[in-house]
Amino acid sequence: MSPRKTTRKRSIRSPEAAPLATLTAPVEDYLKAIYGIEQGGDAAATTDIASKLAIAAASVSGMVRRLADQGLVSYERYRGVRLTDTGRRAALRTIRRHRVIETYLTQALGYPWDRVHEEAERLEHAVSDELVDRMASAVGEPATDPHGHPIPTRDGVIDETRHRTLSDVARGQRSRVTRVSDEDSELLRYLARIGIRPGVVVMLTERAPFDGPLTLQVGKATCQVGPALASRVMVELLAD
Amino acid sequence: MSPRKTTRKRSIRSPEAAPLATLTAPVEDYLKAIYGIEQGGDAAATTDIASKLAIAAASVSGMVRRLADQGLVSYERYRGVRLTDTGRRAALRTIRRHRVIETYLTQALGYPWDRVHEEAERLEHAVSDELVDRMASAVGEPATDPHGHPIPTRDGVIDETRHRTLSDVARGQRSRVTRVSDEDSELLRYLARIGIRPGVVVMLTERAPFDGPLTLQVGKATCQVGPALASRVMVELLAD
DNA sequence: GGCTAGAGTTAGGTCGTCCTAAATTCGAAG
DNA sequence: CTTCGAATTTAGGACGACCTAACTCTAGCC
Repeated sequence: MSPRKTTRKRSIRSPEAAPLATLTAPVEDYLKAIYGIEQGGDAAATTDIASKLAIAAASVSGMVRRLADQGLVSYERYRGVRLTDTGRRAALRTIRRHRVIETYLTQALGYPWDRVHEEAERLEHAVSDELVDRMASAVGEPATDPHGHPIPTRDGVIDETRHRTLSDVARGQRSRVTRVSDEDSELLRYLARIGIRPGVVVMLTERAPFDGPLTLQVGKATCQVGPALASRVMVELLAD
Repeated sequence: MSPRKTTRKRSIRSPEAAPLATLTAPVEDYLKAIYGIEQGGDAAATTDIASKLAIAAASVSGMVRRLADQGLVSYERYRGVRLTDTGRRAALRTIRRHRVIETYLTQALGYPWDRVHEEAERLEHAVSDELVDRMASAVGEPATDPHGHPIPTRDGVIDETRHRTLSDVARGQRSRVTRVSDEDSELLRYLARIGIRPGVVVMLTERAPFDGPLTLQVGKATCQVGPALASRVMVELLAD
């Protein structure tokens, strides 16, 4: 589970890329959640899915069975869930929608980055592929969303590079922010205030012991951030 | 039921304009349908709602009861349905969403006018008020959608002028197209081809008897259209 | 190797939205 | 004023997505 820095792209092209039936909003949400959890390497556990979706674990058991019936996941009882190729394709389509929408809203409609997630969360289930493509092309086929997350291509290719978080950075190390977690809008407002956003270079000057605050140099300013924040900021290390 | 030409605006402001609870997509669809049918003057009949929504009549009976429980419609058994003030407000909000979305898609994203209806039909249930307002302002607070239908304002005021259709126009009469029916995309493509769109002036030069075809002068071109098409094109008469 | 905490599943229930089939009501025409 | 067809409602069912409560499995520890 340690974040390695291996850039790998993943294609989802299956021999016959079936048109992918229309899925309900809850189904799309489950697939997204499972995709996210599986990125950790292991099969997605029932409780993890439940907590990510803020749903009772019992409900997940039931739904997972339905997902398996539809061929979107494979699972054995008590053993967790994995997306099938079809399931992964569907998940990536939804993720593409979400991220294209977020990008479009900020670039074309002046939405602040802390409020696009919520809106995209609803719209991702309603937009057509054509609309997503038009939005993407209107903002120049972006590779990442406003929070730095990679946008899958039309045919399901996504950059799955794992990134370090600020918590993993050593003292005295310079790094460039690549992504920030997008779900907590209060966090996003705070990050904006202290100048942390994708692309920005930060220098970690101090680390208090016992998981204490980190001292950062962001541009000309200095700030201290707690571990909860640091673990939600992804970076790539820079050579000095 | 004859189309009169009385321009009237209608405000939905009730003494206390309650925030209007979040409604499900089917509920919003029912309210829109009922609003449309009520424009004919009478209470909305079960079968009319059913056919407009392509749903069994029995299902409508059940849903109407639930709408009444929520205070969105009033009805007596066997007597049809009417929107309450709350219901009308909700209907107009959905209609505003739909029409703003249609306008935005054509103006900002280059959608052809025959494909926006479908897309708006899904998006209208997912967009926030903020997004609708941003879209409206991005395309200059339009008063009508691409098909000429009036867009309700934020606070539920809509131009409810009834218009004549082309079928009602007398021979030799000039008129200006105000609206065209937006649900049939094949019709819309055809109308575009023969140059009929809101704002265009047409001259009715000939009427075949027995509900036969009409001969129209559209710009420099002449064309013949059947009564099915004529009844879906709304116009205002012009003084010669 | 057996026990137990916590993860996971099953059982049984609710709600919203739809269905078909059967019964009822309305209104118009004889 | 009765009768008949169309409109409407009721009855009974299905399905998807959730819930709580109760049971079962797994894995790690003594």
